[in-house]
Amino acid sequence: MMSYGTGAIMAVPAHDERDFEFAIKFGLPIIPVIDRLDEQAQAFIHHGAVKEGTADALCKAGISFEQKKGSLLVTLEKKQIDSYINLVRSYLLPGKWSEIVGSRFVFIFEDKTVALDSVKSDLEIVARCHRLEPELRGRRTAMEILVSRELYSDLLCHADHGEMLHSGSFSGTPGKEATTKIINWLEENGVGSGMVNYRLHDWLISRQRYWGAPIPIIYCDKCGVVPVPEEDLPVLLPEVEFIGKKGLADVPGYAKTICPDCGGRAKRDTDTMDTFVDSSWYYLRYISPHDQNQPFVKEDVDRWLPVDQYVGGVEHAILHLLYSRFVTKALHDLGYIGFDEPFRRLFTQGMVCHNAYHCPKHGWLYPHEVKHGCCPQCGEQVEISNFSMSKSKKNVVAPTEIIERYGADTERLYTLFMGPPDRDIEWSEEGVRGALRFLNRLWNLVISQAERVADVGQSVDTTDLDEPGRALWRRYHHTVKKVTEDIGTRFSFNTAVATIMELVNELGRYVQQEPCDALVREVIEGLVLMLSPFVPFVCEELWRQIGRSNAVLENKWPSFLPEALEEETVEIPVQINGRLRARVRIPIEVSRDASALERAALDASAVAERIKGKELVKVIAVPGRMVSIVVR
RNA sequence: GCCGGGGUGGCGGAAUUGGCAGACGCAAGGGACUUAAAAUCCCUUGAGGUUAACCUCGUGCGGGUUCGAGUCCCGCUCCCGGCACCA
Repeated sequence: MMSYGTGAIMAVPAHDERDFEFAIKFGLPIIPVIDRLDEQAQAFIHHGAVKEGTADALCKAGISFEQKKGSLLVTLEKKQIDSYINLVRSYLLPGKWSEIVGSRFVFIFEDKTVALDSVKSDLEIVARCHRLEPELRGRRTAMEILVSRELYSDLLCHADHGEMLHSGSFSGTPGKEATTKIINWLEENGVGSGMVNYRLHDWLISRQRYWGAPIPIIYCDKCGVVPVPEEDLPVLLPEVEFIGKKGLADVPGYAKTICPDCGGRAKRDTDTMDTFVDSSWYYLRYISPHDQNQPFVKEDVDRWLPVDQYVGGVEHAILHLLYSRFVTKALHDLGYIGFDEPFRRLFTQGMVCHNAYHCPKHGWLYPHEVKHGCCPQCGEQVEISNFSMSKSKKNVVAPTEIIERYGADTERLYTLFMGPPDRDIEWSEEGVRGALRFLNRLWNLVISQAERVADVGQSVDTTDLDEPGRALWRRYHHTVKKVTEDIGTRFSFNTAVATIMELVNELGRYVQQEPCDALVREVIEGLVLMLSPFVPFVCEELWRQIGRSNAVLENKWPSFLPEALEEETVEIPVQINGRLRARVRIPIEVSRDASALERAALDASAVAERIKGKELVKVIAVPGRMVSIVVR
């Protein structure tokens, strides 16, 4: 707080969690000044505070409430609040009070209702409550009195941007207009002014290293700082022998030049630009890479950009994206491009990690260099730790070894199957053989069916299918749906592969019975198409083996039939007192209807036995999902 | 310190909106086939319980909300990453 802004302190205790806690701790009055967006209010009626018949009266008034141990928890729409207040006042017992919280904060006393709308009313509320309930004397504000009611905890403080409340002439201003309206008022009254506060540091783009674009600036003793004229751009890096970590200042003769203004002796800037500068706009250049006259062509970048999907590692997640957005927004404001965000969607992929070995004296070691946990040069114990693979840490596992032993498709499949792509993974070779086994199984299965499938022309007629056939048919369409979603919207390649594996397993069992040729053909074709992005070589070959002459790539992605996703019957779990006690298999239409589902569950013998002789307190039937029964 | 991500079997991981925890795979054990091995196929595999159908416990720890919590809320703990000169 002390280092932020101008020294004036802003505190919004009713609409900021931290400010709320602060105000409660120090007994400062809390007055709501912004409405909730849901416009909901709640009231808790203690059972000792009202006359009999309150609940019936609420029912009659169409106000919804729950019974809680004899007390009532009332949920109010905004328009019900006034009639509710009248109702409660007429039922209030002498010497008692009640209240409403949420969209409005109102304290209801026998003779008067007091809204919590000012510090003055806060004092009045507190005084009245202290008089009626002496044990509340320690509580200093109305909000502090309310805090003790747990049921209200979510409603006392909120950060929504609804209408302004209790704010003089601003009351009723919609949240969206509030900021500008208040700034205008401050400016009109000469007591303040609007300011945009960028929470960005300056970005120092110069680097004292060789790799980077040289900064096109010349320093002349007479003319000062002079930009390199446009026709001399770009300033290219000097071609030199490897110079390691040195910069352009270490390249003899590079800096020496003449001033473009006066023709006298001058020096070039020997810094290069941070490579972040390049990566902040490369996507613009990619659109027009051959244009020699300008960095990019506006109509082309406006047609192709922004980038639909950006995939990058976490190391790019903050800085690179920040700079890219900054550059894009600047170019947009200057009118060079028609969009102001560079990337539409971001996917942050995880990194592959592996053990790295470090000798305190000799630095990073390759795993094969380490002898019995010690450095081969000095014999010191090496430190083993886990890092993302990097050449400098010598912990990279080249895929070539695996590709040689198992093939490139096995390597691909395994890498995709290892885990979700947005998480870091620890490289291990343990599961590679599983991927190979799967591909072998797939291969053998498809080849064994190739003949059967080759000449089938007609498509699947579901009325011909036996029960296992229908099951496979349903699973096939379910698989197409799931794989399509997993790949297309979730980037969940590992679960897509798992689902395909399940289909292969079921197909393997199915062909051992009396298979329907058309179905086997449909499933195999779909399998090959769905797997082709994961294991392109294997699929291309299998595609030919089943008698298709064109390339897999030239074929459409398989589609699913919605009617195939519907099962005739469905198994519904039944919980009794929160524990899973039974499963009932019922027709899908029954499971769709809450009351039919409830009846089916209660009638099931396993359920009936368990609830026999007990009082049925509550039954919750979630259509299509499950039934939960509470008994006493 | 600040910001972000995470903690689920022996392991990698699944559970998409609060609704059957552990899909799929690895490893392990048992069996079939084989002269033998490899390969392949089948079975078992969260922990415990007088081990069959059943019951209890179980998603880092402690509380809470709920008929129901891996999933939501509050508090804690541990791990990983970023924090501006590697890109």
